[in-house]
Amino acid sequence: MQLATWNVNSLGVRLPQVLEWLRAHPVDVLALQELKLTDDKFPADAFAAEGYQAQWFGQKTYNGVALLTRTATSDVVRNIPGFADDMARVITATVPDPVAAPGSSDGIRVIGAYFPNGQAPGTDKFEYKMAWLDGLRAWLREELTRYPKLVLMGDFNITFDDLDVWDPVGMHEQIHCTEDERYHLRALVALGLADSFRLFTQPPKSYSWWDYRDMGFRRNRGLRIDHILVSAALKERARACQVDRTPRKNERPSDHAPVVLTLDSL
DNA sequence: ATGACGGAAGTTTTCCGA
Repeated sequence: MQLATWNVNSLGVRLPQVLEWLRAHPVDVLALQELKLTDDKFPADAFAAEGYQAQWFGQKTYNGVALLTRTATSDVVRNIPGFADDMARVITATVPDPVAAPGSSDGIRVIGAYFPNGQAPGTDKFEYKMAWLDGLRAWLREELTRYPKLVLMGDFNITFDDLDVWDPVGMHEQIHCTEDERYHLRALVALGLADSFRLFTQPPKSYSWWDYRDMGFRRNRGLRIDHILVSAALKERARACQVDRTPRKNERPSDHAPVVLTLDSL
């Protein structure tokens, strides 16, 4: 079983690349972020033609998230219960666990999230990011008791540590790299979630985002800010986690690359 | 270098992202 996350920076622009990628990588679940379109513009038919069902949560101009799945989902939730938010940032659904008994209600809870950017420490947007992270964690604490098999994936807009940063000195305490933000990632881990990427040996200087400017990708000046976190029950089933850099080489790429998790399905 | 690129809105420029 494979699950993936990809910030596409406008699904309207990137739809052909997403369809192409799905044909080459027929994952079971793909979480999309930054749709940048309203719900009425979501290309559900194009995904259905590729064999994917979809749940989506869009808005005009900014944000917007979706879950594409091979199987039907249940118990879909939009945004963070208990945290009032104008922005479409989170979509959650339960997918069947191929390992569980047929007809079992013991599914995998999948959360696709587009964390706030935060702009810079000291700004209102940074304060919003901190409040959003508080709200996310409070909800996740409960969600994990309901769903022991849980995946939290998306564009976190936070690096775990300096290994995730191409220029740790230059970016020290800059947005995505502050201790305040990293504290929140560690707090998610403390809830019982693991960074699946670091369960495995990875190529040095592995990133998931590169600035469009200044040939960021060609010079591998990037950040690892797209993550797939798994609960303990799924951690033991994790078999691989990789960044797929190839779509970043497309002619009009997203600035993010997909991250793919492979789970043992026995 | 409050820059560089790219997308959206919408109109020739601004906001935002990371």
